[in-house]
This record gives sequence, C-alpha cells and structure tokens, in this order.
Amino acid sequence: MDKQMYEMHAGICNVFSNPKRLEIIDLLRGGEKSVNELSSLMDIPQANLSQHLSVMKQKGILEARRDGVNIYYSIANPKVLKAFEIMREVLLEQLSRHEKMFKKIKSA
Amino acid sequence: MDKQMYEMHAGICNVFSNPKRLEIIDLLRGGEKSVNELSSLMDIPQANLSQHLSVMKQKGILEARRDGVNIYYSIANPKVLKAFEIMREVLLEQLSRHEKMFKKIKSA
DNA sequence: TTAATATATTAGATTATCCGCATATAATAA
DNA sequence: TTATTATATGCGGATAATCTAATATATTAA
Repeated sequence: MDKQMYEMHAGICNVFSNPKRLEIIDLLRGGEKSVNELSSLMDIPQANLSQHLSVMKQKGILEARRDGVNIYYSIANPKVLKAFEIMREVLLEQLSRHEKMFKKIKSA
Repeated sequence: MDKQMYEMHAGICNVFSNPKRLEIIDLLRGGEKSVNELSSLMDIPQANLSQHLSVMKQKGILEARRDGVNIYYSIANPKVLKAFEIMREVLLEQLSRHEKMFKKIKSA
C-alpha cells in the first residue's frame, strides 16, 4: 500500500533531479514567466525547455496559463519552493563543511 | 557559475527520486538502523540495499558508523527529513485535489 | 488567406539509472 | 586457521532519462 506512495513521492521529487528544472523553479520564484522569457534567460534550446515544462506541469509542480500567443508558467504550490530552499541549505552546509575540512588538512 | 550549483543541487535531490531510497529515509526517521535491520524491514535484496546506502552516503545524505560487525546508518542532516515531509505534503494535496475533482465529475 | 511568432510534439541517438547475480571484504567466534 | 555473519563491490543487461533536430500546432497580424 505504502509502496505506491513512495512511487508517487519519488515521481514528483524526480523533478528536482535535473539542473535545468531546478533553474526553472528558481526563475519562477518571483512569479510567472512565459516560455520565451525563460528561454532567453536560460541557455537551453526551446524544444528542450518545453519538454521540461511539460514534465513539470504533468507532475503538478507547475501550472500554465495562456495569454494570447504566450504561455505563462508558474509554481503550482509554494511548498515546492520551500523544499527547494531546504535542499539548497543542505548543499551549502555540505560545501562549508568540506571547505573547513580542506583548510584543516592544508594547515596541518 | 550558478550552473555548478544547480548540478550539485540536482545531484543531491536525485536521492529522492527513487522509492526505495525514500523508504530508507522514512525508516531512519526514528534514528539509526543497521543494514540488517533495514534489510529485514524492506523487501529488497541485500546487495541492492547496500548500493542505495552507498549512494546516499556518498552524497552526504546518510552517515555510517561501525559497531563490531554491524554498520549503522543514520540521516546526516535533519533538514533532509523536513524536505521529505514537505514533498509528501505536496503529494497529498495533489491527491486530495484529484479526489475532489473526481467526485465532482461523478456527481455531475 | 498568408506570414510571423510562440510553443509543443515526435523520433532517434546517447547516456544514466536500476537491479540481479556473483563475488569480495571485514569482523568475530570457534 | 577456518567458519560464519554482516556488508560492500563489480559487472552486465534492461529500462528510463535526456538531448538534438525536425516538424507540428496555435494565435495573432497583415
């Protein structure tokens, strides 16, 4: 029973396992952006960007709104940003721990 | 510059993208457990469990401590549990939203 | 209708992930 | 030393993720 929960949970978290998708989340932090805006900020082919957006939308992480010719994407649930930040903190703490260890070794 | 950050961030979050690894995190919520204990709780071959533990340790999510013949794994940073919980909430909110939508359709 | 712009989709190649199996190592006990 | 238990590692194949390139669709403007 719980097995299915872990599967779905992993399916959603899979969104975080790609650097471009993390960048998209980060760029949408301040609010919605069109594909075009994202594209011009991101150094990624438009098709590939669309693919990532499609996956993220399908998984319920992003939502999309059409305005004329543009489609604006935004983060569907602010909790996603919270999780993003927490994991960034975990990373930063790791990096500073590694840095300290490095200094210790160097000064020994 | 930031590109590397996103890469590392994604590398860590990759741990969350596998159901067995999520189950491991969940089982370690209450504190350290030996490989044997995890193995008996988990319906997974021992070798595969070891592989997951190894990945998670190498990424700094878990830490290991040897006591005689046993090796006890635990969660290296409690923030990881926080991120886990938040994403579980996101999932549960999605599920209840879907359920509501389903009921609406059924009663129409 | 045609053209232009914005976005999505498909197919194929490449690469990464995951798992099973066999085997290796490490610690302890006899 | 040998045997036993606990854990890790290496390899191979299956599956899935990712990217590129080409093409398709949708909207608006002319």
